[in-house]
Amino acid sequence: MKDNPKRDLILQAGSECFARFGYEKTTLDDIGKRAGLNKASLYYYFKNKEEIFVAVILQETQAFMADLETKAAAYPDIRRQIRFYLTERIRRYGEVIHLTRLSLENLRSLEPMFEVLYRDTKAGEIAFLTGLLRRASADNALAVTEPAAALAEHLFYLSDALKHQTVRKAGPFVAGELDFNPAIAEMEYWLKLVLR
Amino acid sequence: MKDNPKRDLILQAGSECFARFGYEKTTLDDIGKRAGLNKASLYYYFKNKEEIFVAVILQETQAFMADLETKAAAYPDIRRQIRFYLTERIRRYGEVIHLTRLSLENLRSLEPMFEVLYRDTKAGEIAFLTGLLRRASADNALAVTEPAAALAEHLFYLSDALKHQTVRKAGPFVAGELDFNPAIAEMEYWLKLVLR
DNA sequence: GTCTATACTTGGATAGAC
DNA sequence: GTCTATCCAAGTATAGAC
Repeated sequence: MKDNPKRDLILQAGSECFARFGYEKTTLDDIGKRAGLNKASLYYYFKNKEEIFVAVILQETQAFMADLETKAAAYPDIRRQIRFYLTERIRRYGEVIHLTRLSLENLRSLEPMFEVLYRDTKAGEIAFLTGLLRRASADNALAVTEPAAALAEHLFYLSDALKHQTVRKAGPFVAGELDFNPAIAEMEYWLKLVLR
Repeated sequence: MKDNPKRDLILQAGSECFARFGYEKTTLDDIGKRAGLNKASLYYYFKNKEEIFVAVILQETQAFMADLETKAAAYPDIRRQIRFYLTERIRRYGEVIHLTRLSLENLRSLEPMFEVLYRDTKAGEIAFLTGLLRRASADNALAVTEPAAALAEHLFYLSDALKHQTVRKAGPFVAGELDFNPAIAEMEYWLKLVLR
């Protein structure tokens, strides 16, 4: 966010460790050593381990979203752009969980902090999706008459709900093997009803 | 080794954990839970965490060697069989270190226990290599006049020395990124001098 | 054989010196 | 800002009940 090179160094170190060891297996010493700092110094920049993790995920999610918008825009068909965008963001959620090997227990305990991340990225996502829907509307590709902004909210809400439903339906076991394909299939089903 | 199903269960659990988390990041609780035992019970079957690790590596090395002998035998050319066998066992060593993410510090501390493993597998390896060299000699593929058994000892010794040299040359940093290709290239260079 | 209880070590986090 | 010292919880390892 701000121009803070030391903080960015910690985030970089954290990113590498979390991807390599997973959230639970990464120690503050791992991150500190990689960033060339005593582990106690990390607390000057972050409140705790969770906050480092969420900051890492936030940074990567923003990069992912920017990339996703570019990739979606590359499709010639506006319907495909919308479909791609809304399903890929579900897949991405699964990837983050898999990569950082979050247990469901841990995932649930981190949920409140993910809410912060969610608020920070939501506005940008809705804006992009609204733009896509406006274009779809101009191309007469929408099967519903709702304003683009309102429809964007609905689709975004749906995409998030399906995403979280996968976690909720899972038993109290490991989260590394969650299957997000049913959620993606559901997303595509509802999209077919909205797009002409 | 012996017919001990509970012990094998622990080794299986250990193998999965070490491959997934690496040696240092694996806890006895991880292994115990996976094997359906209290972590204290592991001490009935093994002296400590290191011994579990070495037993896992021993088991996998034996399986790897059996597989390697089969694969080497599949090559039509006896020179290629010998070359394949002697270079692949160096590559395998690198793979074990990479997979279990041993730090050099840890690797060096485990070295004494690896010596035990080494003695247990050495005789079988030398025997197999001696057989290959006898065939090479019969096919007039050897450029040296030494007896096959003696040459096998030399080549085996060389292969091991090159393998360890890679670790020794590395600085005091992580071992996950060790490059064994120079060692393999050296092995191939010396082999060319021995094989016609 | 497997467990509970416990000693000792390492990881997460805070307080305070510089 | 960064470090040392320190607290408490979790991990390694042992002792001993059953």
